[in-house]
Amino acid sequence: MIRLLLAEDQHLVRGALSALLGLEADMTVVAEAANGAEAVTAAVEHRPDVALVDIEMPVLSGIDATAEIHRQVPEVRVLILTTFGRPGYLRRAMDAGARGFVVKDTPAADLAAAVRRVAAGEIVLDPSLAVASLGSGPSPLTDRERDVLRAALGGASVADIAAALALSAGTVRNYLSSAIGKTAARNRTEAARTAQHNGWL
Amino acid sequence: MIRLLLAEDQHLVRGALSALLGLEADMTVVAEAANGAEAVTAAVEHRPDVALVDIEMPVLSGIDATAEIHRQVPEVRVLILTTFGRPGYLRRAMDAGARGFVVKDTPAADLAAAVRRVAAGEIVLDPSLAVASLGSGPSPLTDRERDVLRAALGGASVADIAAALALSAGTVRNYLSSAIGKTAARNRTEAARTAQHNGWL
DNA sequence: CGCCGGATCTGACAGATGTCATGCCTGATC
DNA sequence: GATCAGGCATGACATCTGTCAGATCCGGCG
Repeated sequence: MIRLLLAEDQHLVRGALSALLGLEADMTVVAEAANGAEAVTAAVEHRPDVALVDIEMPVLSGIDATAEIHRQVPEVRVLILTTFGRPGYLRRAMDAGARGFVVKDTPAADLAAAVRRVAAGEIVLDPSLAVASLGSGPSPLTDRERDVLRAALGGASVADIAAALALSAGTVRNYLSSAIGKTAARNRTEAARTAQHNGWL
Repeated sequence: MIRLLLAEDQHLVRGALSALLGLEADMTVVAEAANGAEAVTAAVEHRPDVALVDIEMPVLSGIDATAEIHRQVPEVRVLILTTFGRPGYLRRAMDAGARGFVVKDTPAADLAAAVRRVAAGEIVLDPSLAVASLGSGPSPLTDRERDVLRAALGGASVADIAAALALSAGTVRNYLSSAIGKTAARNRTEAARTAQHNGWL
């Protein structure tokens, strides 16, 4: 019997996944979590065989939760389940100790198969994603460039970003400029979007 | 027996919802669709009692699909099921002929209840959303302002937008300026984001 | 030790952006 | 038939952005 932990912030989707996996004869959902922090607590408490973790979650992101679970209860195998196949996400998820990465667009029948393989100790990767990940490579951005881009995502001005990061306005513009160059964009907005699309933020 | 049509682009979520609702004794999923166009076809062909339609779908959006279903087979009751509780979405969904609006963050048990109520002829609205919808009111943007904001979302420059909409650069800047004013934003990026957040695009 | 990349800063400059005043044309409303 | 809102446009202005050339510090590496 494979004991499962479900971590997904949308109630309905979580309940539906629970119903879906509950139909499998060899699986049982032992705990559910609505955010990353709850996921860590539940993993420690219930020690499931496999933790199904969404990346987009409040309080603590799925990646941070994965890292924490991997640190505290390494025998719990984390299978990342997410909406977006951003190449950067895959890489960071695996770095955080995930044992598998499945996008929500895969057929429902494949999920149970992925869970079984992870439970058996295999590494499960969406093949198309693995290719994309190798193709686009790791993030070319430095930490600071990431910071300014993240701030620019919401439409902040140079002055806003400078204040938020305690930098001079000129420095912020320099980082933005180099980030724009590295992402082959034509302005900060485009740069922020492509960086996010690649999972570099 | 309530006959259901499920329209949701993410395979896994669709399969999971199907499993969840399949557990209800008085419901049966008679068709599934992965985009808006398929949803319309399936609604015409299978004439379900209730169509569960996601808003974010490729090819044809859930709102457009709802309008089309309402036009072609008005006896099919559409229940919108979506990730985002954007006030503008609710309004446009209801204008398109939807009979209910449920966000994916509601408890799983409530979904079946909502389906039953819609099937019985009731209108089902998330109360918190209805309040938000009345609070933020309808879109203050004119059609053209919407157009330029939509184009600005991706980080396009004034020249790009002007070319795309066959307008002069000055006109585009005027629309952007008035849109920025109406959304109480400080630049085009912020304006585009708040407009999208309110479901005005 | 010397070199290099990353973080930080300044100053200067061209081009993009946001605002405003002003005008014209059209369709709806009173 | 006058008024008004919306679509469309121009020109001028101040400010913001993006780029470039330098400059200083620091930590790692050969």
